[in-house]
Amino acid sequence: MINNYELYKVFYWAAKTGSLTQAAKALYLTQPSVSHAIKQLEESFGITLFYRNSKGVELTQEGAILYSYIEQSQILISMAEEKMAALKNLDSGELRIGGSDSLFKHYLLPYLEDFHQKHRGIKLHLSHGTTPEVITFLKEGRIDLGVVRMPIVDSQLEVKQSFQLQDCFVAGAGYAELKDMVLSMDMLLQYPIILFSRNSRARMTITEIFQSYGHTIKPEIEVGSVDLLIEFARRGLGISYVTREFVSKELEEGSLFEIQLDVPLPPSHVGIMTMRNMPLSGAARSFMDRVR
Amino acid sequence: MINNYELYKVFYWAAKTGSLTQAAKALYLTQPSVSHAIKQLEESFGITLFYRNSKGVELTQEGAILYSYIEQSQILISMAEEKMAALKNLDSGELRIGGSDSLFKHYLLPYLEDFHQKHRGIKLHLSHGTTPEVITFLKEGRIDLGVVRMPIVDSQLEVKQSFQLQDCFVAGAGYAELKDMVLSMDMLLQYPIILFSRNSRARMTITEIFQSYGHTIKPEIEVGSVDLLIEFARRGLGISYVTREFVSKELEEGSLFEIQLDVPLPPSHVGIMTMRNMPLSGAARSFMDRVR
DNA sequence: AGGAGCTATAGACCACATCTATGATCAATA
DNA sequence: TATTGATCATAGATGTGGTCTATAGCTCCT
Repeated sequence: MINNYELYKVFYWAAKTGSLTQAAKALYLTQPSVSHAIKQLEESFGITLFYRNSKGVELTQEGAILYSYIEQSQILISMAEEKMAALKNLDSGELRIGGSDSLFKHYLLPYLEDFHQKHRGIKLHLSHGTTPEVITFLKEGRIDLGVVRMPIVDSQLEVKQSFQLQDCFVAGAGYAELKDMVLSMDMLLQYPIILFSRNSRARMTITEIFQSYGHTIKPEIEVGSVDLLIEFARRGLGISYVTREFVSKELEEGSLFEIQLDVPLPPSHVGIMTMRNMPLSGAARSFMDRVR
Repeated sequence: MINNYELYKVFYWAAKTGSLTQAAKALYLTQPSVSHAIKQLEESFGITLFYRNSKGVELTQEGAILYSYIEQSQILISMAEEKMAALKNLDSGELRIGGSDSLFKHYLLPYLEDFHQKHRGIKLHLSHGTTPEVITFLKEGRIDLGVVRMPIVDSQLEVKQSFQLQDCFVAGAGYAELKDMVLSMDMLLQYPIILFSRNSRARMTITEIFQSYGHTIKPEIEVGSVDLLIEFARRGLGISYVTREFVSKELEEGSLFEIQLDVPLPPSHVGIMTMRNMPLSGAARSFMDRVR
């Protein structure tokens, strides 16, 4: 019918202000343009929409009916534009992140707090899972970005290297005799080892490292969370393999100390994954910039 | 923000069909035009609205939010256009007519029935009142047209002359002796006269006519409706001054007969009034054409 | 009578919406 | 693995129509 919705905007303002001149001002147009626009509408409907008089214009019966629809329509568009501006400003929206519990707690938490503080209107959705689960979330579009340990090899994903983490062996007061020693792998394996039970990247990595030196690392205890890994070590149940950055508090206060090995343990990196060639939401982009 | 609402129409179809190509077909555009339109929206919002892939496009989170508003907006516009088409076709709308009871009943009724039959969707509003009341209704915009006796002199009104009516004196069986006589005014005034009580144009006219011949007509009985005027005459209570066309049934069946006077009574006309220089609704225009 | 509003009309102009043609990418074929 | 047939993106040309200026016509108010 009408192939130029701009005409409705003009109609809306003309009806709202009761004046073509006022409508023109509101729309940054000239009065003849508005007059012409209204005429086009009237001609294509075959219906007179306004009574014209020397004080301005007034809706006819039929014009009033049209207005009742168009008004709602225009209000929705205004709301849409406001919403888009809010999304752009990060005053609104949502940010969905996937990752492991420990990374959320020990690494992402300050960024999340900071981001939430800056952008109160943005809802945070955190999904925790193992690395493969997080990748699935990402591919299913259930999260905007995933935070996991590198390396990730998946052509569909784009991974940005972020923080460097250093895994290490730590023990508590019960093993104080090891504090100033430099241990070999052989020696270390004499002690009870506590490892993370789930198929985590850290677990796979340490197993491979020991294997490359001809050793097999077999844990005495397997636990299901990083917190337990720390707690068990503190209580002297064995030597835990943890990420140094996650136990910085305990190392400082002395409730744990790091075991020095005679071979280097390679550092690992935290990567932030996104879908390759998929546009990021404003919130996700902003968050990534912040974490870097 | 967006200064071309056409873009929203394009966005709506692109989102709805999930394909720029399909949207282009729906809008009778080419695919590059649609692509360009979406890009404009995205650039002016600074927000990516669609994921593009080889099967088509898919809304992003933010695009989906925009769509929730725009969809409603577009639906309202479609409804508006349908409504306008219905008003134009006279499948919908309303027709508000003002007039006197007697004109509605004895004169307009068949037209109203016919119009209602043809245009079932149009609501009829009938307001009855005296001629000055009807004029007021018209000026207040409460009716679309008024049907009253001519002449009307009012520069704001446009009056189209319609049917001609002839007022006359009628009597019932009780005055059978007058049936084949031609009476003078003097003679007529010997009999009890029944006139309409309200300040109707007919009452004023007949008073003036008698005055112009040097007589004064004073009713024995005054009644408040044309129906009573007829009924009182039938029952022999006197001679009623009525519009001939309103008693055609009684004249035919013989329950009333017309008194012949030796002076002519001037005919009167029914006029259809509208506001001068005010556009008429489609329904009103159509009705007027029908009545002519 | 004059002025200050308002809307309507006429005619000119140039931005921009749309087009055609082509490229790039992907997926499902042969 | 090459091919075909989809998709969307890009570039450049084109001409329509939205917008402008200027002016007229009208009504109301001083």
